Amino acid sequence: MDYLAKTIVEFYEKLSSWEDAVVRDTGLTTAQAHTIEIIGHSGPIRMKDLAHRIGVTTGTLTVAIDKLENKKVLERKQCKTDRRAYLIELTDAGQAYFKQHHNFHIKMTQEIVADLTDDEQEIFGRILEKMVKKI
Amino acid sequence: MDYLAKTIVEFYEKLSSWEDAVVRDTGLTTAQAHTIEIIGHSGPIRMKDLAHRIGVTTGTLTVAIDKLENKKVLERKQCKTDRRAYLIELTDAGQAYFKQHHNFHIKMTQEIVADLTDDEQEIFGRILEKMVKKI
DNA sequence: CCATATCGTTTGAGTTTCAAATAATTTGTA
DNA sequence: TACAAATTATTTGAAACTCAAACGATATGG
Repeated sequence: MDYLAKTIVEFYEKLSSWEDAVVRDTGLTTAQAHTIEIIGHSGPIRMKDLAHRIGVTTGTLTVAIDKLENKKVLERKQCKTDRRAYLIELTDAGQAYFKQHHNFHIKMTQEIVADLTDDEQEIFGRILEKMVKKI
Repeated sequence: MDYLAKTIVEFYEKLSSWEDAVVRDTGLTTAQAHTIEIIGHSGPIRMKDLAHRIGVTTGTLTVAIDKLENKKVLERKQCKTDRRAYLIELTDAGQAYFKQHHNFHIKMTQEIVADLTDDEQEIFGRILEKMVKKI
């Protein structure tokens, strides 16, 4: 178990630094990339919900969204059913960034499993899925 | 490949939030816990090397180490072969924190693989190891 | 209609970060 | 040896990020 734990931690850290290196090249911070990824997956989302998903206060998010809006990767749209609230949406540029980042994940996955046999890939995927559901 | 990529990302995110939640309860930030973990694994290490491992400048690290030294989890010791340099070492309290965190990783691993058969665990470990080496 | 709750922003203080300047020491070279 | 250049860590000043609390605008429920 000790060795397996060590391997999992190593796996995690390597993914982490890989991701960091790639994101840094795009001119966004990892936090900003993460924000775009969440919106990309969720679709239009309120400040409050987004803040909760990211794990920051709404005050913090206001500033963060200001910056991303300046960078033209997302925009605030008035929520039609609640005039206090905004829906945060990705712009075309934001969508493009999201897709590019998604492609990176695909490519990363390909590289990671390149040395595995088809059987191993299948088994690995199945086990990982089982574990993710468990967590 | 698409689905496997998604599963890997999910796995990563779940580990990440699990780790965050646990670390937050200890009164240290995730960055501080990460610093302790690196030193715990590396043993006494120079500011410059530690900064490189963490991915910050030495100026940033100076401040960070000041705080951790105040918290008595590590200390600066003069390097005997180079009087410009320090070796950063964990104190007993720092070692205890490191061990506690290591135990968390073990426990986390146990929970993660609990639903797998012995065979699956073995296969998973072997595949993961292969991948880590590849990355 | 009005008290209360909710949504997002602003504010003020503290933290974190970096690049650049600095002091101490080591290294390389003549 | 002597001394210029490089290296190690710290300090400094500015910018970015964070939170809790206060705030204005709007919604909700009696």
